[in-house]
Amino acid sequence: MFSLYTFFRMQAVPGFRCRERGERSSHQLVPRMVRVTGPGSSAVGLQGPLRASKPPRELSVEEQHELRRKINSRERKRMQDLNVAMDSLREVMVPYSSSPTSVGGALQHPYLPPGASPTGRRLSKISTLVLARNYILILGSSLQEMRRLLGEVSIGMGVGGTVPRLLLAGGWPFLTGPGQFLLTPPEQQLGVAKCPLLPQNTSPAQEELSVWLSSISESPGCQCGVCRTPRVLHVNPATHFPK
DNA sequence: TAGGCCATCTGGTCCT
DNA sequence: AGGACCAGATGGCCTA
Repeated sequence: MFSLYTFFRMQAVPGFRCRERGERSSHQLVPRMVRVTGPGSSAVGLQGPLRASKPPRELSVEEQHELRRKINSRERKRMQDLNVAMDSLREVMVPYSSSPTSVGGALQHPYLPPGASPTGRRLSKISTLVLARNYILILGSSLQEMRRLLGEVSIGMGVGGTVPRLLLAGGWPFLTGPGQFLLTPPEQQLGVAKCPLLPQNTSPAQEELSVWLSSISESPGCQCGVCRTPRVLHVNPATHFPK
């Protein structure tokens, strides 16, 4: 049953999909009427030409349509840009999600959330984001493990030993596949980074190394191979999500 | 056919 | 005022 109130709660809704996805002709902007149901739709009221409450300025129907077109176009552009960014993220992530391992008899991709299997289909947005997060966490863990091993190696080599700076020269570890990483890209020869922050003519002991590592972690400006090593801090990474 | 994923429209809010 | 961002709503496409 329609009361006058529900009648004026009629609103224009989208959903004109009579053409290819993403393609709409201008006539599709003509709103159609549908009933607003329930309190969940409180965010929406009268839209389009029927909107009656507090118009900031009197607009003709044509002006309102034009304004709507502009706003819709901006929003479409925004979402398309977001999708472009998502695609570029997929390009990075997909290679690392394509080597499943057998977990309990079932194939599981190491960086994918359980249940998400890249079977040739495009990664969904949510899978891409979860995959990226896991990937980043794994990279962070790898980096911390590298630093720990580095400390042990420097101790093992003694005070007069050579500091394995080469191990530090690559910045991020290069992953050649899930669970495998190189310290530098294969085509790049290792070399001691020319870094003003790098200790010169010394063979630091572990404490010195630790101090040095922490100092380079906090030095913002230098772009040398060492200092490009990003700080990875994920002490009990917070898993709360706003909203 | 149900459910997942997605694109789009839309109004509200915040920021510049 | 206008733009960016967000969330709700809707309908289309695809797959199990």
